[in-house]
Amino acid sequence: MQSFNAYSANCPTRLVLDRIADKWAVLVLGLLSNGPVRFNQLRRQIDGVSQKMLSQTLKSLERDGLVHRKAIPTVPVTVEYSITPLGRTLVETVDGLRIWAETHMPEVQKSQNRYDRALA
Amino acid sequence: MQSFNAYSANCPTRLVLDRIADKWAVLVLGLLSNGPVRFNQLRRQIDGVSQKMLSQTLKSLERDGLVHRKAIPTVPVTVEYSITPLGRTLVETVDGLRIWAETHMPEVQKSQNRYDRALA
DNA sequence: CTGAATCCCGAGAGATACTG
DNA sequence: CAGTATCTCTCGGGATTCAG
Repeated sequence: MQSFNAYSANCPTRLVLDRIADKWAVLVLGLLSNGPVRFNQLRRQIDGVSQKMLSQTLKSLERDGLVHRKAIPTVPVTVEYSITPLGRTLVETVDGLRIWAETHMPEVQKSQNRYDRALA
Repeated sequence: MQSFNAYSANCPTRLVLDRIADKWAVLVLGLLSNGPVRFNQLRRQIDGVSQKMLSQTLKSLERDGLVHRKAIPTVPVTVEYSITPLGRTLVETVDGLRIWAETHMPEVQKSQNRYDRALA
């Protein structure tokens, strides 16, 4: 558990946490894990995302090697995004958190209710 | 993979992600997993945390049932924080991310370097 | 010692308009 | 269709001060 004993901007665990802390990034990876999708398709499927945020998110995911960008030279140009093998391993890992969430969230909410009632 | 197909503030996975997105929360849980610690001990061990953030973090962790708060009526009062069994299961889950990070971060960085060089 | 309350500030998100 | 550019503004974090 050494990684937790000190905060460091270079801590690899921290970097991954920051990555999946990004709401849009996780949603994009999840959608792409079902197959390639084009930009505006993603935009429509992810409710509430702005062009700017989607663009930023995709760019950084591509930079990290988690997503592949393929521009098809049609007129007008179409761009297809797909998940990489590396990205897929991350999705699988995040799935562990999903399991935890589904298993333990009821308990967390019970605790929250207890806590809130104790205040009132 | 249903949970990823739409953004919802009530998505349990999202709630957990938001929780561990909190830098201080993860560090606190990591430290407490080694045994109970008092407030100012935590403050000293976590470099760069402010009183405000530590206080907020501990309060919300207690609310979620991840951390237990025990006030000892000395003068002045001392407060001892410890991790709960529930909190321990979360730490173990986050450990999966640590493994991923240590395994795949070199690959991510290689991708980033490639990407950045391609621009220059 | 363990917090709560207040003020202050900058990073980051949204909206809008424009381009290849 | 797939972005970029700019502008604004909010919200969350830091510093400081006060309290039990």
